[in-house]
Amino acid sequence: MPVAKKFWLMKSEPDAFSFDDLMAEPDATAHWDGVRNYQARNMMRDDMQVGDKVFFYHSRTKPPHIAGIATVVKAGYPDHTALDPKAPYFDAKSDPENPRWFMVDIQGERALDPVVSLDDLKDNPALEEMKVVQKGQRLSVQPVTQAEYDEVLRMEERMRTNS
DNA sequence: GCCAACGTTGGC
DNA sequence: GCCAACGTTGGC
Repeated sequence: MPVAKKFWLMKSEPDAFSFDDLMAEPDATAHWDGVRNYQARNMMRDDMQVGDKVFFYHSRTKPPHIAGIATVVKAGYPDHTALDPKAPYFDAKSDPENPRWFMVDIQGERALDPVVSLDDLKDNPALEEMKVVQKGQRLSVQPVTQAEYDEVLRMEERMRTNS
């Protein structure tokens, strides 16, 4: 029996890698390398599965917002950039025989229209439990519930039809 | 650019 | 194994 689809939010600084970058070529995929946090690592290694849906979130921008939707196309596998001394996220403690860091591959699905800003999320009482609106929540990979996922898409729909 | 919040490191 | 120091994240 297939594992139930799950939902995630992944943060990127658009100056480094934006949703537009992901969508620049049709059907292009990206590997989500460079995550060096154990909680995020564990989710990518253990919990994310092909077919899971991902909110692509732009952080450190004005305003921060969910830019689009992506799909996981490859489940967790070792992040080779941790093993490359010339790579910016090289980690001397990661070992090819026992890799410390993992990544997943995602493919862009569609941009949100309009994007849903962090303020929009905070203004919605239905989303007060959502991780990304919690103060001090820095995890770059976060689980999202199906209810939260559906609610964000309803917000997008409302904002589009009201404009 | 500031700085609060948080995760990691390493001396003890 | 505690915890101060340090580095990073990310909203503001």
